[in-house]
Amino acid sequence: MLDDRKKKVLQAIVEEYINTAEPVSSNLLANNHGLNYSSATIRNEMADLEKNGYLDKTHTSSGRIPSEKGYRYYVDELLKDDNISREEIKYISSKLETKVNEIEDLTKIAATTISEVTHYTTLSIGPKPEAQLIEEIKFVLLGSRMMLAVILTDAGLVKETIIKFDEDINEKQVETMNYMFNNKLKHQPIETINRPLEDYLYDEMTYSINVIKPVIEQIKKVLEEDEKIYLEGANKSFDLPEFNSLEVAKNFINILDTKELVTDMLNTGFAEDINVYIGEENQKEELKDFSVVTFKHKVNGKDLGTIGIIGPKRMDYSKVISVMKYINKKLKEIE
Amino acid sequence: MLDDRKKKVLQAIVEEYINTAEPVSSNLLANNHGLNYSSATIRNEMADLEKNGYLDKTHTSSGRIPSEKGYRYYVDELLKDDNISREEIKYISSKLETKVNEIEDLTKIAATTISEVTHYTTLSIGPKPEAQLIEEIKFVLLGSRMMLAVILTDAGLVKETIIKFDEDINEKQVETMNYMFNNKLKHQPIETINRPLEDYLYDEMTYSINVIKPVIEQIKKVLEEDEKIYLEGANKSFDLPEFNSLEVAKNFINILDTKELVTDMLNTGFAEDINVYIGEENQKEELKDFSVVTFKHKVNGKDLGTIGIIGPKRMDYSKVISVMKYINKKLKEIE
DNA sequence: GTTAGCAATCAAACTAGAAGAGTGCTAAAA
DNA sequence: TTTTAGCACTCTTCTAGTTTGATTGCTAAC
Repeated sequence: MLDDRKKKVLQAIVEEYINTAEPVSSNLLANNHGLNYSSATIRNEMADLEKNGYLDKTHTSSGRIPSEKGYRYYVDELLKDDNISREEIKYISSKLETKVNEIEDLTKIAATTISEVTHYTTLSIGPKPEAQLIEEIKFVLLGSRMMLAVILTDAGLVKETIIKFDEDINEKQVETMNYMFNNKLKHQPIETINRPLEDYLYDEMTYSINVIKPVIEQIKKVLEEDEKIYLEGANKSFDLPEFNSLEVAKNFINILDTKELVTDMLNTGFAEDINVYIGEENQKEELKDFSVVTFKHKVNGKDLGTIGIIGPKRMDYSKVISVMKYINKKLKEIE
Repeated sequence: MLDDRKKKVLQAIVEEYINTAEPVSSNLLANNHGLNYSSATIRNEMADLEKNGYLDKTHTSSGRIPSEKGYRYYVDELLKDDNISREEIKYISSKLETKVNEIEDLTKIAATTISEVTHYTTLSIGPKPEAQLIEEIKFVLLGSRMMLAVILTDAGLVKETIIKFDEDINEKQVETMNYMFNNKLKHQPIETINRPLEDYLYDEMTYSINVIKPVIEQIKKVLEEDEKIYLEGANKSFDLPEFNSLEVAKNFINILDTKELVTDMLNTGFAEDINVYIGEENQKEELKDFSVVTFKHKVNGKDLGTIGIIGPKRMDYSKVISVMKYINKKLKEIE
C-alpha cells in the first residue's frame, strides 16, 4: 500500500507524463505540482516508487515515466472519472440525439463522437452473431430468380441478403417459405440453421433442393459473418509523439488493418462497465505497446455492440473513461 | 522526340529505380542493362534527358531518378502491359469465379485480388448515385411501425433502408405505397425523388404526411449517400522505403482516412480503360506525392463501381496496369 | 524526516574528418 | 563525328570525438 505522499507523487508523474510525453524530473514536481517538498525528498520517493515497480527510467540520468503497474494503480485508485466539461456534455448529447433507424448507426455515432471528444482512434463492432436470437424472417421476391431475405434479430439488428436461384420461383413459394422458416426459426438461436433443418424443410416442402439449399446457405452466411468494423480517427493517433517512431506507426496500422486483431480486441471485454487493458495486459502480442479501453453498448442485458479506443499506454485515461462512462449512460437512456 | 538509345536509357533508369528505390548511376546502367556503351556515353545521354526534363537528380553527385515527365513518358510509350505471369492469371481467375449475389461483392473481390497481386493499397467504391436509375422499389412491413424499403437500381445494386413511423401502418397501406411509388419512380433517375413528388403522393394517397414524409426522406437519403469505400492492404504500403519518411506515412494515412479525398480520387477517371495519375497530375494537393491508377468496372456502359490503387510515384506501373487490364477484361466477361 | 550540495551518468547536439559514390568535363581514340 | 578514358570536383554518409545540460543518487548537515 502506498502512503499518501507516494500516491501524490505517482499521480503527478502519471498526469505530467500523459500531458507532455517527457520523462518527469524531481525538480519539475517540486516546483510545479504543489508538492511542498524539496526535489531531494521527491527524489527519494521516486526511487522508492521505482523499487516497487510503479515507475521506470529510460536511462540512469533521466526523469521517471510510469510503468504499466503505475498506470494500473493510477487507473484503479487515483483517477477521476468525471473529467468531462460542460461543453463536451453538450456536444455529446446533441450528437446522440440524431435520429437513427438502425441500432448500428447509433453505435457508429457514439464511436465517432468518442473519437472527436478524446482525439483517439476509435473502433466499433456490432453484437456477436452467436449471442443473438432470430426474431423474424421475411422473404421478398425480386424478379423471378432473385429473392431478398430480411432477418430481424432480438438485438434489433436488421440483416439483409440477396438469394439467387437457378430456377424460377413464384410468390406462392415465397409465401410458403416465409411460413416454414418462421415456424422453425422464430426466437431460435442462429445455430438452429443447420443441416437437419435443411433436410426437414426439403421433406416438408415440395420444391427442389435447388431452392431450399441456397436459402439456407445464404441466411446462414449472413447471420454468421462477423459484424463490420467501423474505424474512426485513424489519423488522429499519428499526431501523438509515440507515433514518431516508424515501428510503432507500422504496428498500429497493422493492427487496424488486421480484422482478426480488432475483432478480438473488441470481444475480450466482459466487465459490466468499462474495460481497460494497459500494454501487456492485452492478450494479443501485437497490442502490447498500446492501451485499449472498451465498453459494451448493452440494453436490458442485450449486447448491441462494442466500442473501443486504442492509443498509446500514455493515454489520457481520465478523459477517456469519463467520456465513455457518460456516453454509455446516455446510450442506455436512449433505448 | 527521343531517339532509340535515349528511350532505352530512360526505360532502364525507370525500371531500375522502380525496383531498387535508389538513384541510378551511369556505371550501373553500363554494366547491368545490356546497353553496350561506356558509362561516359550513358552519362552524356543522362545529362540530355535531364536537360529535357525526363530525369531528376537528388544532388550534384547523385545518380538520376525519373521525373514525373519521365514516368509519364514511360507509361505512355515504353511500358509493357502484359506483365502478368501464368500463376497470376490463374490466381485472379480463381478469385473472380467466386459466386456472388451482389455486384458490390464482385467489385470488392476484384479490389482485394488486385491488392494481393500487386502488393499495393487498393480502394474501391460503388457507382455514383446520380448516374443510376431506379429499377424497382419494394416495401416490406416489419412490425406495425417499421418498414423496409428495398430499391433496385439499373446498375444491379440493391439498397435497403429501414423506415420508422410515428403511427401504425398496415399491409394495405404498404401495398398502395408499393404501387404508387413504383408508378412514379420506375426507370426514373434518383433526382425524381423530390418535393413535388412528395406533394403529389400526399394528394393522391389518403394517409397522413407522417407516413409519406419519412418514406421519401429515407429513400432519398439512402439513394443519395455515397457508396461505402472499401480499403484493402493499407499496411502493404508501409513496407515500401518511401514510407520510412514519417511525413509521407502520415500524409498517406490522412488520405485514406479522408473520405472526400478517396471519393474524389476514384471519381476523377473518365477514360474508357485505365487512368493513370502521376504525382502532380492528381488534382488534389494531398495526392501530389503519390500515383493513382484507377479503372471503372463497367458493363454495357453501366457504371458498376471504380477500383483504384494508390502508391508511391515509383510505382510498378507495368505490373499494376497489366493486372488491372486483365481484371477489367475478366470482369466484363462475367456479366 | 528533510534538504542542500555535489559528483557521476548519460542522451543529445554539435563538429570535423575520412571514405565513397557519382558526375561533368576535357582530350584522346575510334 | 561519336565514343571513351581519365580525373578533378561535389556532395552524402559514416564515424569518432567533444561539449552541453539535465537529472540522478548519495552524503552530510539541518
